[in-house]
Amino acid sequence: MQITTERLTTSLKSAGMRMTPQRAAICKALAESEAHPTAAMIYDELRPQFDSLSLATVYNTLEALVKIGVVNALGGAGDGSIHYDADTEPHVNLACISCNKIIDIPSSHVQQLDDEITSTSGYKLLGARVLYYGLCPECQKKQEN
Amino acid sequence: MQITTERLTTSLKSAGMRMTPQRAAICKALAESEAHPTAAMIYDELRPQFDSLSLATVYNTLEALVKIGVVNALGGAGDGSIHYDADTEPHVNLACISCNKIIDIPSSHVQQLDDEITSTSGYKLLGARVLYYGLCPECQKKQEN
DNA sequence: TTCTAAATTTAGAATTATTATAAACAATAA
DNA sequence: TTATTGTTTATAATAATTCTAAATTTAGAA
Repeated sequence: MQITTERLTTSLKSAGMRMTPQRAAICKALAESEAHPTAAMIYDELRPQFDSLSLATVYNTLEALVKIGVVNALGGAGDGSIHYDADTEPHVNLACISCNKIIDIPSSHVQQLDDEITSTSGYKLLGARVLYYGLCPECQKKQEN
Repeated sequence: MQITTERLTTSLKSAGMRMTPQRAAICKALAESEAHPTAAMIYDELRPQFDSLSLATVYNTLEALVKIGVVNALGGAGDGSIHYDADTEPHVNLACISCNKIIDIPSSHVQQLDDEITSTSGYKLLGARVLYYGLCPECQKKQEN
């Protein structure tokens, strides 16, 4: 599914938050990224456009999006930092513990799993993550040398 | 599946590492815990027995177990810390973002998912985690007040 | 048992991601 | 305009984890 910037910005607005140039840019960067970026990655990407941007603003905006439920916070990619994912549909993340990239891979079973947990857990569910980790083909080759 | 202390200690030995009282105690604490403990939790549990135990030793031992592949490192439980799980069979973790407890729940689909990813990813897989997060029944009640 | 070399533990310092704080700034509404 | 509230910013504080170097322990040989 294609994630739109508008989905994120309208979510913030309907949660009673004002739209600012910084927040709009953070939503856009996140929605258009394939890289499951960290706060620092978004900050670095936007810094050229917003000379005075603060990391705190990036964290605050991401935290708000997570709280609303339109963004998932993904830990455990091998680096010590949180990656953000604007795709909240059930899907599988595949992380390389060497280069720390995270990609999505399609799965025909993950939706059934999601239905099962949703109906049986007894929790008020706020999000999920399915993460597999290992060495990507490129890093496997590098390691052989 | 029941996790045995021996599985962890023999793994360390066959990886060429020496067995020490500290390492044995860390393996035992992890194997016998239901709580998906953090390094700090293991440290606190063992401190009474090992007066001079260092957190660095706990981290080193856990890191070795993760590298060998007999323990999984689970991030993203809502606190900022890594939880460790000696059960490496595919299963679902359910985390409460309020009290930060992690429990296992049974699932009839997670094994199929695991087979699918293992055969299609192209990665050299080292571990996996399936995490759902939300509010446990107790914390839901507390939040209503 | 004693000796030796290598591995391990330890205490504390360093690092790093994230959160908190308070002052400056911007936007909204009366 | 003015008051009010929300937001951004720079910086300080916090906390989990890793690093470092010295002291200790281990396994095995003598």
